[in-house]
Amino acid sequence: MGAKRTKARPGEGEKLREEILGAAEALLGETGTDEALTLRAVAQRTGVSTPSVYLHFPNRDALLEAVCLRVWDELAHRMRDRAGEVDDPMRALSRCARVYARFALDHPVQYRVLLMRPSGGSSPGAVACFRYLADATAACVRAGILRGEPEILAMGLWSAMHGCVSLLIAQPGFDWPEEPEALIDGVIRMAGLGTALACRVPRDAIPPSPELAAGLDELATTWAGPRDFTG
Amino acid sequence: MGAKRTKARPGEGEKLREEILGAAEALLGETGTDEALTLRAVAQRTGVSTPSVYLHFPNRDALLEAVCLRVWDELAHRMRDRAGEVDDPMRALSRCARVYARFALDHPVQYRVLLMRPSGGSSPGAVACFRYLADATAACVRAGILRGEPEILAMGLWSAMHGCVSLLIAQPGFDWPEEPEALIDGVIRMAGLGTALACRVPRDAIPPSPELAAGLDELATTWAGPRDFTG
DNA sequence: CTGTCAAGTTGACGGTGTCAAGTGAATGCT
DNA sequence: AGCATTCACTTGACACCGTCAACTTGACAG
Repeated sequence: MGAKRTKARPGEGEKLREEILGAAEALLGETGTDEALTLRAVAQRTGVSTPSVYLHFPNRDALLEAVCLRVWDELAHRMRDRAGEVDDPMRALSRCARVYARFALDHPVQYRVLLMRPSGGSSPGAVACFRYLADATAACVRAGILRGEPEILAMGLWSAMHGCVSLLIAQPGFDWPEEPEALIDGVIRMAGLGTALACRVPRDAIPPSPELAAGLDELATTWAGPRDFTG
Repeated sequence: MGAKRTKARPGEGEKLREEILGAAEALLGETGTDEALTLRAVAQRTGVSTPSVYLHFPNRDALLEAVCLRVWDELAHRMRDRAGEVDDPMRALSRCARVYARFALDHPVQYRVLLMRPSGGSSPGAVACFRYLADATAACVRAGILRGEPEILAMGLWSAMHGCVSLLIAQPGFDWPEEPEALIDGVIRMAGLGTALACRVPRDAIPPSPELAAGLDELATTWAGPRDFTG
């Protein structure tokens, strides 16, 4: 803390921006909460006076958003890597969903700041998250496995995954399964099977009544063969 | 603001608590954000000095939680009313889910405070929400339509519903369908059909590959008859 | 009339985000 | 070489926040 700093030469002002972002990121990582990210704390850690932060960020919220977005392209990379390993678009979609959940749980502070807060409009983090899932969904539609408007289908998938991880993050004291992956897997299966079925069923159909459960049973038998689901 | 107040007689101290809660609730409703709920604002509106709030609430967060919980039993009533109108347990479950979503969108501030924030443990609002959905799910399991551990199944449904409404609340600027009910209906269908199907399919099955899409198509035809879905 | 105790107030402390004005060194211009 | 400009940053303040210790007020009991 309080590292010495020599004033930047003219034209090198952008260096301070990076230093501030670095200090803020470290602060976030060490404390595990965004409340610790005060302008005074990040300024002191950067070795600079408090109002200097305003030279590069219009206010605290912008700094917070910028530092949280810093980790966001890791999500894109992880998704592309894991999803690219398989050909089946539906399997790729489920891998995207799993990567999404893993990412959120790995960066709970950033995820909360960007997706679980009253963002005036729509946060860039949100549109990025959605974009990846929507693309993977569109591939499934092109392959004929899913039907309908890909964006709409993807919103449903996104809702399910976001709900899952945001509850895990915001309600850590709840009586969850001991292994969060169990919940995540369940939600992925529910969402994947649900959209595949829902996009075929008439719009005003409701979930199965007893007389139709038999149809589900019959269909399930054709699924009997275990398929690897390593995501 | 600044209403006149006569000091309560001994034994009537509890009256102030109600007055504070009322003022806080009004403040929340008028401003639409919990940031406006400062101790000074609620104290002034109650016609009392700021530290008097501490006579009835240990800190600001406790007051915030208490005032947000005030609206929570409305959720219970609404669920019981709407779900009790139908016999089919699966239809009752979908009605519960719809009531849940409507309630969250009707009380976005309260919902955010109680369910989308770093609650040290698990918020009482969360366990109440889950309880209702879990009970409705258990009824479906008893009826043989759903299978497995009701609590686990309910967590998936809860995730889907919470994800849906929490995204609508936190990302109002996103490019949602013009009618939020459209998204909610879609998610309910996805979640309901998905759990009904997922609880029959082997645990390591993934969503349908092309060769299995035919099975879904065949099943969907048995669903052809439109069923009323007025929730 | 006096003592007691609950109910509520006063005044302060340390912390926060934010802004207007000032400083000081490096650079470009003549 | 010397002056003016401009960039990078600091100083000092403001208003507001949650919170606490100490004080005051008023009703009742004896």
